[in-house]
Amino acid sequence: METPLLGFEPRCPHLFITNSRLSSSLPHPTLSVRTLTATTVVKSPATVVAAEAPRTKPHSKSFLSRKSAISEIEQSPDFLSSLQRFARVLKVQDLNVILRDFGISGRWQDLIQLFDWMQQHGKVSDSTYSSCIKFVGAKSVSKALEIYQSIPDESTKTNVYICNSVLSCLVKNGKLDSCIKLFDQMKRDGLKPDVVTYNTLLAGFIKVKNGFPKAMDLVGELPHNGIKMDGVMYGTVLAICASNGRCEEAESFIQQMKDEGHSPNIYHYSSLLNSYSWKGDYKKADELMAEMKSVGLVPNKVMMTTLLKVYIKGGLFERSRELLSELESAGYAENEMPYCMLMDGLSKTGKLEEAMTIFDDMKVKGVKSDGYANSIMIAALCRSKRFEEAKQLARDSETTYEKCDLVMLNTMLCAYCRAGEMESVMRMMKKMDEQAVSPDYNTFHILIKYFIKEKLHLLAYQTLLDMHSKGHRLEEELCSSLIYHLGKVRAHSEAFSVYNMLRYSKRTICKDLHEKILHILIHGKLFKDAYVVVKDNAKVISQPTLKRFCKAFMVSGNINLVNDVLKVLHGSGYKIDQVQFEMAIARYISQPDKKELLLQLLQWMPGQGYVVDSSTRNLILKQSHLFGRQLIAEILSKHHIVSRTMVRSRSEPKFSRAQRGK
DNA sequence: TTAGGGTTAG
Repeated sequence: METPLLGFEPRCPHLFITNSRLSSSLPHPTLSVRTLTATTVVKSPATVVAAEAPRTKPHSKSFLSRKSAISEIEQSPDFLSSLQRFARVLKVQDLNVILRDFGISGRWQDLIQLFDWMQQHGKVSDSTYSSCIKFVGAKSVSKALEIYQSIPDESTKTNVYICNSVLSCLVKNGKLDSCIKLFDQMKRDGLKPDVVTYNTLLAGFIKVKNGFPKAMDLVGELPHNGIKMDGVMYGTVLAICASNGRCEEAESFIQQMKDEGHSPNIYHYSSLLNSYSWKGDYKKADELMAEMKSVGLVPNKVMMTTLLKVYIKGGLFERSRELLSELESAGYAENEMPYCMLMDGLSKTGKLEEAMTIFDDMKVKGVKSDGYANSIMIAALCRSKRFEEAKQLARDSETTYEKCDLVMLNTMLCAYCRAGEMESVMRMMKKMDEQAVSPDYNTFHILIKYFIKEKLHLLAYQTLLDMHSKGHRLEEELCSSLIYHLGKVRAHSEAFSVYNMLRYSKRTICKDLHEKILHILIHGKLFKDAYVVVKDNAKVISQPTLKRFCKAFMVSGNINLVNDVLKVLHGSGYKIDQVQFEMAIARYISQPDKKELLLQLLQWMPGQGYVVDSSTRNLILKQSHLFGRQLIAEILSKHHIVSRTMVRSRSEPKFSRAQRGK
């Protein structure tokens, strides 16, 4: 509740005094500053001054009674009954004031109740919706959307304030895609987006990976809508540049804003500086600091810390240490962040010992830590394969810090896995569960690798299924390793399921993997699945493996698919040999009810340049009474003709080569 | 008469 007051006071202290004076003149004895702030802060200063400066214009009776009704309702333990009493006095805007007060003070249930009441009594305005959606959206996006969808009037649904409120709540909840979709729909329905709308959407791209091009598309739309960028939007756009490492674009936006008469503030400069940190461009960073000082801006703690980041990324460790000392003397290093950055930078460039010195130093100085420093050192020790020390530090962290975030938990988990501490691994998993921290891609990855190492292959498989069902991308190397191990323990269909998950996650996969799974499937006698793999990937599978598949299928595969398999193999450029035809034909002969299939095969062969050899031919002739003598004779004679032309064509080139030789 | 942004660490 302090926030609005603090934000309010320094700007217009006189107003605050006026308010205090006003409070004594109000009828309600328990009226507090809290309520006053909440109610007056939403008015434009002009309104407040005009309405509340007693000397220039006394308040009307109705104004005062509405004021007191508002504060009474806000403070009533049973606000609905107070609301009933004042129902006739209060205007929609008064109810909106109460609604916002509930929102600011986190009275969510009351807010919903009030909103329902307002709807029932037909006392809603556009601002009711925009405020309500804003506050409700902070807690539940779906409820906010529900409110938006329930708006009966179509033109209200495209009110720019209401739309901005809805869009903002989607962005703040990380639902950028649905936000953009809804935005397009709103435009089709008649929304005229303004600078706030675009800025709301742009803000969604700040922390999004690869959000830069999409953000630039939006910026490109601005001129078509007659919208000019303002200082706020430049701030957003610069933050997007910075978080995507686009320093050139950031420079050009800074230039553009200067050309348009805006003066960059410390935030604009900070983003530009941050964009230099990607490549560690300390030269430009130094120039920037100089420019900033020349226009009278004083670098703050964040800016200095960002500069430190640039130096570290640029590998200037001596200067980094100096800057860290400066931060210390300026009182900007009272928490662990700058130390963390330096330790991380050092350890990632192989300077583990120097990182440890900083770490010890930090402890000696009594720098406040939330566990980040430990986490960084655990990761650093793991990188250097010093697992015992990593494990020990993880233990220390567990006892020292009660709260852990996902990254810390992952780091500790990793240390325990690498050190082979099963009990601790399980404890970490339980901890995650208890703290309701949902595992991310890294968690799954660490666990699966560990389970494989411990030969808990089926557990690894289950974990991978879990990972997949949670929508995480699957990494090929990990899957490939799991497939290999599942194959080894004869979990053939599990191996195939991993292969399929990888394959259907729409990525091109290494061709060796098709071959690998094919061997496993053949080994597991899963011929139908093997056939599917061959059908889709025959061109990238080696000839010996195809041969192995073909032989195995001819012997034990589903007889109804034998011809299909041969056709697919042939279609891929694989040359089927006599032995394989003989196997297929022998199988058909042993199963005379499949005579149609045999006839189809025999009829297909000559057209592709295949003929039966003499032993197979004899085999067929011996049993030809089963298949129709006449038909068999006709087909075999066709094979004979083809075989003669084949012999001729094989000998001809030899002959001509010999002739050319002469 | 209501909606928007911004800088730092693993």
